[in-house]
Amino acid sequence: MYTKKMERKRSDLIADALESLILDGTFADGERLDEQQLAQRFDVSRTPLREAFQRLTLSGLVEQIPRRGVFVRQPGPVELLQMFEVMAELEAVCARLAATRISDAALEEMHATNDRCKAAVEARETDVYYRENRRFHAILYHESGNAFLEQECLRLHKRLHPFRRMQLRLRGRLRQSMSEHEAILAALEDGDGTAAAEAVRNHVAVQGEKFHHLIASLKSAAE
Amino acid sequence: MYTKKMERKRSDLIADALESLILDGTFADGERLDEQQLAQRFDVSRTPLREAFQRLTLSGLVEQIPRRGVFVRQPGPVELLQMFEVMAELEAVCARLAATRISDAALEEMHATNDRCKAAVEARETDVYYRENRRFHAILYHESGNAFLEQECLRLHKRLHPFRRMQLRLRGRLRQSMSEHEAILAALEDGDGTAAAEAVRNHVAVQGEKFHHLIASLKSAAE
DNA sequence: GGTCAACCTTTTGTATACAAGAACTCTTTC
DNA sequence: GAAAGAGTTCTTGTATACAAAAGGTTGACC
Repeated sequence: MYTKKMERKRSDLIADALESLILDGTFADGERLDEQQLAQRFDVSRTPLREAFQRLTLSGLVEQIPRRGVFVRQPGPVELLQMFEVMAELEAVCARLAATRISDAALEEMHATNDRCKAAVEARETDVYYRENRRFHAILYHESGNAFLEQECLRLHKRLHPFRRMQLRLRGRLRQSMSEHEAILAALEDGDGTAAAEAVRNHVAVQGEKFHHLIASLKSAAE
Repeated sequence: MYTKKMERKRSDLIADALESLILDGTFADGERLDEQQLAQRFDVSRTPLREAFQRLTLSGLVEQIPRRGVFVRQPGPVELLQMFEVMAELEAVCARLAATRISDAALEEMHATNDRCKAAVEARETDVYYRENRRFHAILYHESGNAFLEQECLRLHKRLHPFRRMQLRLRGRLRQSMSEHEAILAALEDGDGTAAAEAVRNHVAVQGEKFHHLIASLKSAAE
């Protein structure tokens, strides 16, 4: 794994910036990203911008229509639910594989991470919560022993992050989430792959459901 | 779904061409792709080439090291096995979901496709075999009812295609594969998600194993 | 003779210039 | 008055020119 810090090029930095802007909702769905305008805004030429666009296209955040331009493509409720479903299944696979492969050190680390996570929930430190929660899942991915699976999970997890954020609004969800983490840990400690997979699938899938409810309530409130 | 034929730009065509060259093994692992040289070869400037490189980078076929260049990144045996493992799990999920959702028309289509596939095997028409086999799996993905899952499966399937090809060398593998397809169909017809998932997982996982054996035999033969 | 440093070459990254296609408008015709 | 078509303008796609950094080479010094 390359942890070596290599100077990143401007186009990569721009891609990250645009990604944040899109995920933050600064750009609405279907909105066209103007090359010239953004070039001025970032004080670069169109070249690095176009490179950034390509990265975003491959990430699925924008759609590039030849000779027309690039348009932001915010996933709708249906697509999001489908993405959560896939995330749940991928993580379930990780859990099943990890149940027999996980090291004691990693288990210990997951416990510690979850403790920090719980503390963050009580203290209402959302940033810490996110970091530790992410770490909890990242360890699970890694302990699957399948580096490719790990990468795919990290990719999707990152993509879903902004939408997971919405759950914060739901009362009591975080505390429930913590107990689900503990169920996962228990299954992993037992080396029970089936139980671990089921626990993880449930943990992630419920996020999709909660999200669904949230959308529904927002919609009815708007009408 | 966009089936609209839109004129593709040169950089896309070049990306496809390079992809084929890499997957065909024309470029060895670790080899550097020379921008100027390839620009001359394709009779374009460096600009579309660099765009193509980006696409390949995101597909995982090449690695781009800043200020150094792009290098082809052929997956090693370990990584390939991991990719097959993920493919097996993703397809298993498709099967589980499809078992309850699949339409009669789609089931019929899968039967027909499998029949054409079998005929192609007997007639040793490998091109037809590939097309029909691909179609068989594509229908399965689609009938999962999860468009995002479908896309991810198609992506990985495409990426693994050149390596699946190696199985042709294994005597009797194709006929076995056909009977596995029939087991999958039977489970789908029963609406038994668990059985369908198991059948699919086995069908794909065995490809990884076969591949593993093949690699081992090639290695020992080389020594 | 070996090692380190400066220079030179090669290659990547970015800017700008140019070409071609799409959209918009204004005009003309039915 | 509406619709169709030609011309203009704006935007994307590609080529070229320029800048900066990495690697190799040569020369000098220890």
